Amino acid sequence: MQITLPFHYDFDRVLERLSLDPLHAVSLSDKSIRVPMASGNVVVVKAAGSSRRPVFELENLEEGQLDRIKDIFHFGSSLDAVNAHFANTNLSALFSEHQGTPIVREFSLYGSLMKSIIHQQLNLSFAHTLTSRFVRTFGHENDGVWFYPAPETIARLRPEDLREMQFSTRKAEYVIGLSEAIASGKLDLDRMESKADEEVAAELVSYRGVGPWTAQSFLLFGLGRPNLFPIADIGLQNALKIQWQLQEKPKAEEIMRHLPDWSPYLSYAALYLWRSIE
DNA sequence: AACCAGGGAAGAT
DNA sequence: ATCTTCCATGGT
Repeated sequence: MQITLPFHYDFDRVLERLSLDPLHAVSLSDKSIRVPMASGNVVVVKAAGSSRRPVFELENLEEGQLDRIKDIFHFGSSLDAVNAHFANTNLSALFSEHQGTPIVREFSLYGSLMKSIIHQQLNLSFAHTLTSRFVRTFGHENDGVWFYPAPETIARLRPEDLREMQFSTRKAEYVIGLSEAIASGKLDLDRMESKADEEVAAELVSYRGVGPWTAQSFLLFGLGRPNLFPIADIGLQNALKIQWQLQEKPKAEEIMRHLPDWSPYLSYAALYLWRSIE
């Protein structure tokens, strides 16, 4: 089927960012991406218009999956309110630069959580290598795209199995421990969809390996929430150092002074700052 | 070679 | 409660 958006939408920027993750099946020449769906099929989202007149061709869409696709890609509403909000802030230039770039949700909540843990304290290059190795070893490929493994699969592993692919012992324990909690039903990620940010964060942080940064990343990219700014993130600190032309990375208190100005769209500030150094 | 990286747990005040 | 140290690994 085909859908047309009645507002500006920069799919080129979306694909550019998604293509940074080697697990994503992006075709820049084709302006398309293959999306692994929870039910096992793969939906192809392909740009058929322009950023000014966005039209998308959705292939292999199954019954009831349109809402999920619209949710993932933020096809449901424009970013006019976001842009208007930042027009009078110290990030106005940044927002002008990235106009029409939405937050695109991770395709799997479990994948989002695993990816955040694997990415902790690692440079992006190695983090992507490690995540890719994790999925290609324990997940499965279908219709040209990789699916994250089932939590049950990872719950059965021993830390040594992950150490072989250069996980640290701790990271292996975190990943397996959370997968156990999810597989047993104790931790239900789907149920997070209807909970408030603070409630989600409080529950996730109670698990070993999940701190504020990981909980915020899950809320931002996994659930697509609009008002998170992971203050501990080195990338954001470096981006702000450049943005503000500082000699050193700004300290947490310095950054926090600006958060009220950027709220309730902190996630967009974070996204565009990340984009500014990628 | 030394320092850094899309942090977090454990230990020490 | 808050501050400091240690963890493990590849990148630059």
